[in-house]
Amino acid sequence: MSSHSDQLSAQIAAALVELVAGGEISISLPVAIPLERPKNRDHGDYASSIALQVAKSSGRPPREIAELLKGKLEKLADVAAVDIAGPGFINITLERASQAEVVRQILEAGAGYGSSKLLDGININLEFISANPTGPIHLGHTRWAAVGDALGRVLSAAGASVTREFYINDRGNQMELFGKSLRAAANKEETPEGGYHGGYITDLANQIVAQDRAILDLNLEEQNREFLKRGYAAQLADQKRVLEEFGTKFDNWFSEMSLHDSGAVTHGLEKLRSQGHVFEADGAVWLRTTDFGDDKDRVLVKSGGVPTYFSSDTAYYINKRERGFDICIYMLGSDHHGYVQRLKTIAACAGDNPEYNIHVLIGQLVKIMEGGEEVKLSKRAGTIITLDELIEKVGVDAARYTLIRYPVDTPMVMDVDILKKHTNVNPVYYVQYAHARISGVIRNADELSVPHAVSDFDPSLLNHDRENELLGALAEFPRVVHGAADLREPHRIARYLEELAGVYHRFYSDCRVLPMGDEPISAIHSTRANLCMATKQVIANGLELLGVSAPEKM
RNA sequence: GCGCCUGUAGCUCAGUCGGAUAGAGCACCCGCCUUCUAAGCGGGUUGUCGCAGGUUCGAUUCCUGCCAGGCGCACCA
Repeated sequence: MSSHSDQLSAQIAAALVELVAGGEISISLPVAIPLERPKNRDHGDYASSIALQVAKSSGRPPREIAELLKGKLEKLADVAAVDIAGPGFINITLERASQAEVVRQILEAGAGYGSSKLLDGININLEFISANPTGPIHLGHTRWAAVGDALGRVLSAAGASVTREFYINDRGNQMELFGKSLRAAANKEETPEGGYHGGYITDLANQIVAQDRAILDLNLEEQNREFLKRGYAAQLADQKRVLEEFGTKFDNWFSEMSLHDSGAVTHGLEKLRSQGHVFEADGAVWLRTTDFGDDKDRVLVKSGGVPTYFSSDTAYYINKRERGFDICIYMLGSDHHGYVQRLKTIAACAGDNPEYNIHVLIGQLVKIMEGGEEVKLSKRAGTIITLDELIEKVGVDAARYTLIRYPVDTPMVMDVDILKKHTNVNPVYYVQYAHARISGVIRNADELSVPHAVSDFDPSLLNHDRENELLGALAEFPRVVHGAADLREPHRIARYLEELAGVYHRFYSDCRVLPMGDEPISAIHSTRANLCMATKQVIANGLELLGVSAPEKM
């Protein structure tokens, strides 16, 4: 399926080629044809600045080039008018009937409308959250829980085969401390130095004891091990539960420990060694990351023989690639941004192309406001906001939507008081309301027996300005999904939906869809009902990409 | 000291590959429910796009420097 914009771009490109072939102009052909939907409706349905761009290489004024293109474009069947404005903008107005065909396309494609082949056949590993299994999923993870999941959906819509992976950091000092903290809590002892605080530790410790009192009879070392094992299992299960409730599902929960147990770490080390970037110094094993622009070389195996966390990461990356993933996407918090260069270096050291095979997204932190004040979060003091609490306060839809609608590289503030309000302050309701409103119209259409099969759709009847705006917005959806996938920016979907919802609400207030009173049912009612159904489909598709529900009633 | 991110209306923020008069929502004022959901629509008010240079037909967008804020720079994980 190709949208109007794709078609037009291709047609303009073809027109340029013809002009060059016909000797009318001499230019260097551009790589891409700029085409946008002008904000100002007087500038037509689509506008291109192509003439301005190629003017220089042709040595002729942009308006002259624009005139030549106009001559070609005007002859196209779908084009109603071509105007040249300002320094040489080409403003194109489409035939209404042709533009209205998008409704038929949408209704025929259904849930598939908006998908593309951009990433067809590409295997993507999408890793996000990757929390320690030592506590609940909290605010620090939620941005990725929402955005990561949405990005997965968007990439799939673009044709990629996506595996969502949660890397369980179940190895190392933090885990040991977790076990010791639980044991201490169960025995009413003081939390060990640097250990885990918070009510959930006490609760969890008591719960473990309640299930098996005998655990307290074990010796200290055995107790530490048992509390670690059972606490780990409980936390992991809890993380899975709450993420599922939040609508975020993982295809694979990958244990760091298993990476060591399976020999993948040793294997990764061998692979790097064979690539020639491993050396030994001061009794430790190093990766010469400075070969690829890192500021210093990194230790893989400490002088005591213990592998570092970095060695897990290198092994993990190599493991992902050997499992057949073409692109590995990592989503990290801004406090890990120093890691970006190192991850890229891993790819380079493994002989991959760091610009293609690895993609690291950095998410800035989320602050939370309640009662007009910032809620200070401290794991140490035990004041964390868990994902459970967030869901309870504002609901899954509002939380997900708000987290997704901002680009991840800007810090964001979530105001709980605003999110609790079911008003327009919270854009998720604006979008969902449009969907519910349309659902109501369709229900009424059925009740009034207004036919609304695709065959009842007559594009030539759509000539109201509001109808045109709506058609134009609907036609944009595939382009938006394409862009969101390409740039890894799911927030574009949310922004588009807000725009589309606005266009629909304006259409709704200006254009009556169903017959009033005893007005006879006619083709315009059926046609507008189709337009409504197409809009409903697109909003539903968009919300689905965000993992937000599309209610039939509100 | 080095590195990453950010700076756009009173507030929270969009702004695609450099395009036309820089946009939404909130807040404030005024209108619209005797017919499809008023969680809606219409109108009004709001700008040194952090600052200074550069690139060019054109810069909020690209480049350089500076200022301000956030976050990092381990044989921790």
